[in-house]
Amino acid sequence: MPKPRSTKKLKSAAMEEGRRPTSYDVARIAGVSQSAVSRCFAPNASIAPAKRKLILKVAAEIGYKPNALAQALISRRTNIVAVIISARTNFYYPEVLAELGARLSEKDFRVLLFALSQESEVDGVLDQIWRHSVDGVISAARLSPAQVLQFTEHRVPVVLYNRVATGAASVRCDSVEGEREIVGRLLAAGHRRFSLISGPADNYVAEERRSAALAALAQAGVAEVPEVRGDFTYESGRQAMRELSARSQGQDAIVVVNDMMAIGAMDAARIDLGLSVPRDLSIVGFDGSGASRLGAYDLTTVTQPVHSMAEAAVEILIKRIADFSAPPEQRLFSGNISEGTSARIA
Amino acid sequence: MPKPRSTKKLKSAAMEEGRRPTSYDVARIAGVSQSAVSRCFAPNASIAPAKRKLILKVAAEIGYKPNALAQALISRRTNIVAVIISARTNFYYPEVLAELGARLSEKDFRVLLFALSQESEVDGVLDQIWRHSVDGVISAARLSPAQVLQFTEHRVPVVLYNRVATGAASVRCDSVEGEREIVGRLLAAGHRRFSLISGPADNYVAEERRSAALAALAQAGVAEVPEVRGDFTYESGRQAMRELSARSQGQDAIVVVNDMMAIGAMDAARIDLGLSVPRDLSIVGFDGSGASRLGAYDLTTVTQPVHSMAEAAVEILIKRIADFSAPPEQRLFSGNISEGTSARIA
DNA sequence: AGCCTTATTGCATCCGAATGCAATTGTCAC
DNA sequence: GTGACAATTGCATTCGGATGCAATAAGGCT
Repeated sequence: MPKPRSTKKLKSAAMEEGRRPTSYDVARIAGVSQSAVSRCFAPNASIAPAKRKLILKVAAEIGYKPNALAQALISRRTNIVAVIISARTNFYYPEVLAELGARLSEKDFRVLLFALSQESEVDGVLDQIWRHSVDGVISAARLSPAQVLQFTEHRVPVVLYNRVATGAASVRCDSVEGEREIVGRLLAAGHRRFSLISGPADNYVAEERRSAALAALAQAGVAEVPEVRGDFTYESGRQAMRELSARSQGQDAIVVVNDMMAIGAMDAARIDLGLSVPRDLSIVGFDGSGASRLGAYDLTTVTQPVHSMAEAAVEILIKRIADFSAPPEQRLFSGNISEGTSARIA
Repeated sequence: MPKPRSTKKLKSAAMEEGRRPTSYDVARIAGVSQSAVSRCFAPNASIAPAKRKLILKVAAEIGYKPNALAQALISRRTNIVAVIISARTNFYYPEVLAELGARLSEKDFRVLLFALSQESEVDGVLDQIWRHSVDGVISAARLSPAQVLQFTEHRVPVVLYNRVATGAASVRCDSVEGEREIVGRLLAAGHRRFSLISGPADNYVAEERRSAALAALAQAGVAEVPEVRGDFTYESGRQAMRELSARSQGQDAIVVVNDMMAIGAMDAARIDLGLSVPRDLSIVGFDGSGASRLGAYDLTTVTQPVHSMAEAAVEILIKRIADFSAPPEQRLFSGNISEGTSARIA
């Protein structure tokens, strides 16, 4: 074995040119083959302990780090997961994103983020995702069955977050149960004159919550339910509340399909309409976002178990990355009612 | 030129195996060389229009998309920017992140996201960033001079967001000016008994705002300023306000170094202490985060021009990616005072 | 027709790490 | 000392696309 030559001089070989050192640089300096260097960084490779130590020492000295691109190209594993989030839809997405990111990096995966400002951007985003050969996709934005199928055909696992599609794994919070329960509690507390602030008609989650709430009310004999649609934003909730109040009097409970709009509705009730919440009017939301826990609102809402959901999403995804033949699980989580002070509930 | 053979049959060559089609697949089917295919996707390459059309047609048919990994490996350009965000520090980071992401994708760059939950994670994150050969870095987390230097040595441009470091470009909101101005307005409105809710001592932005506020007060002859440090969270602001009130009576203005804590302080004042804001007490924040605009708070604060700042950060970064010898600009933006109703200001 | 220019094209090589395979070295038992 | 076997090691190739260079084809002009 040729003696390792003086580090000092050779170090500059790569450095002078501003290039990052490669495994060849390490190999040359350590007097071994490139393969040996590569094997030092592989988990189960066969390499003599002494040589390994030497190589690692040289690598550390010249600051060698394996090039993830080259590794990915040959090994067909990027260790990157694409996360698609639709800002409009998922207004508490920062919390979801933070959880997903944390769980993924624990498992040694990186996040390639795609934040849609419009659903129409999804095509371009998927194109990019393809080009980057990600190992998996977590999407909190709507994907068409065809889009899901395309991933499946190419063995790229997809986990939907609060969405569904046949053939794709998903993690969701049970909107139906959540709405039924919170509406039930409002009914039990004696409310009878309900209004609904719902979301965009093309939004899956919003529609699910909407119909669950209406169904629960209908079952209790409450058929007339004035409704205004918002777009999940604070402003739209506030506006919706004003419209509702102009349209019909004497409401005593407002069911809102997400927290941001519920908070807007509370402000409309208190500030714009001079009502007292919850004395004159009970308002409930859905999500359990950070804003719902602010003291001035203290919203009564259905809190999604974001932590568990993100954990499950990542777990399912990773399981399928490791073994694509694992069945696409569809996991449903129950929301928890957070009893705030924005509603009188039983 | 050999006639292009029937598409149908050859298409399956790549497909059957579940592989994504490569430029070789396209080349074979179209009856041209791999180089020709590659040149179809390069902007200034020389290729006959007719051939180009044929190749693009075949590519579309079999769903060929260039492999970003291979492109990056050979061209030394990934079109990926690492975005480092420190969740603790930057509590309105979702807004910043959304802006950065939108601006970057407009320019055809992808975001590799690193959300730190602790500053100590920064080393591991930088390691990953190196391995992935990103084209540039935008960091809203603190980087040591050595870390910045390392990027500079390898010609990877870095833009700091609301941070500074010699040798690195940066985009910041002028805390000094902002605090001076908002404190000035409080003084002008007649406030004299100030308290301060500041941030972690090791946080650059927090300290800058803190000392700017104290300096402005000292200059006006207000020397005694009770102070409690928080950690940027709502809860810590609320707690800080309670402590301040227990410690000293008769305060009429609370200067808070960020919005989240200011909102917490408002809730403490109103809910926990039964004070009226702004009649009994003026409270001002800093950031102009979404929460500050909620009706129940309507915080008087210094709003950072997030949109312009993100735009500038991306612009500076891209300029330096294109030409690393461009000087690292340091751009300073003025905040705008948002006159809410949480403070009496002149 | 003959010569020169310019536009296309393909060949061969490169980027940087992983890995099957064969060669080499070392270890151990007999 | 020798054969058997295991542990190391290096060689050569692979992943998929970009690109310099030489070869070829096409077009223009006298």
